Amino acid sequence: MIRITREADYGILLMTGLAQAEGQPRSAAALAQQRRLPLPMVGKILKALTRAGLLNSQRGAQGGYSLARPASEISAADIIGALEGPLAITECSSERHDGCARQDHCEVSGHWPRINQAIYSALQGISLDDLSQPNPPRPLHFHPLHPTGVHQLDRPI
Amino acid sequence: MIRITREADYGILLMTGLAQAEGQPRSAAALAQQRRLPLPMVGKILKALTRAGLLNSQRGAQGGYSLARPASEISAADIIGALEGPLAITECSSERHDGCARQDHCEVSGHWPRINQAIYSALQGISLDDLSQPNPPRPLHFHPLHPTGVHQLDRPI
DNA sequence: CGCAAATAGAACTAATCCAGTACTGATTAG
DNA sequence: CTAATCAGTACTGGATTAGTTCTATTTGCG
Repeated sequence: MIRITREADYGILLMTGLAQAEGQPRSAAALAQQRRLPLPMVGKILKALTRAGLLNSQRGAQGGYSLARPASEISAADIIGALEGPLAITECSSERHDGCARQDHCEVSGHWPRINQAIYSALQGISLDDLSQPNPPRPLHFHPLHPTGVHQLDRPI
Repeated sequence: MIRITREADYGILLMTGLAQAEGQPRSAAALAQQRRLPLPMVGKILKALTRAGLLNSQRGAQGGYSLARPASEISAADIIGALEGPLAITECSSERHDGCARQDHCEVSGHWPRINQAIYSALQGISLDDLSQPNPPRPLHFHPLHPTGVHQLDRPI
């Protein structure tokens, strides 16, 4: 499967929590409790989101976090990118390509960027607002409709 | 970043190699040498792709692997899915949801499938044929144009 | 027939990476 | 001034990945 870290997973949860709070700052502790997530982890993630400019933080008593801009202007790509670094799928496509020993033989140089681009666009098209709708029409267990007889494992990797 | 394993990375390399061979079977050793990849790894990956139905294999002397269907009918999603299991981003979205302890609080249930769907569609739209074109217009170092002052790390995660 | 070339499959290991924790410091409301 | 809250860094146990090794099986060819 394509994998993102749990940080990004939690990050989306926390962001939707903040989206529902509409402007009012909420403390890390409150969010952790609401989402039943481990507090230290939540703190860490919120800090990262703040550093990335997606959240405003207010220190001190009565402080907390709030969205830096409207939920409709924050995309899934923003959140995931903030927590996992720039969106890029392989080393080869994200690092300076100069060092790639296989450069001459792999001829790939061109297509990972294309795949990244496709995924990035897909994630950009999903706003935090969308994600905050409590119950979208849900195809709950999404199974790729492998059009070709690809063997379907029944567990994730 | 969104991450796929090196297996999938190599898998795409090998598939493009086979796409160029147009029907003629090629041995694991030949492909490994062409792409400068470790042979045992190549063997492992080709076996997996065969099991998934994307390749045909011919044992014995003069044997090798060949595409099971035309390159235009194999998508990036097929290849990645074959090597990494069904496309799914988080445990939560790929496992039986019954066991999810946070089910009641997270309200996420709906949106990972949506994100998965978006990514899956993106990958489905890219065929092996596309990937085999030697030099597509390449935005080589794809940098998300973080529209908002998102901090841009200069290394992948 | 029998050898050599090839794939099939499973088991194993070392290294890397992630999730989560702990601790110390800085800021601010009351 | 003190308690609440965010900021930042360092550390650890466990999981996952990358890659190897070994054995079995199949098949073309002399």
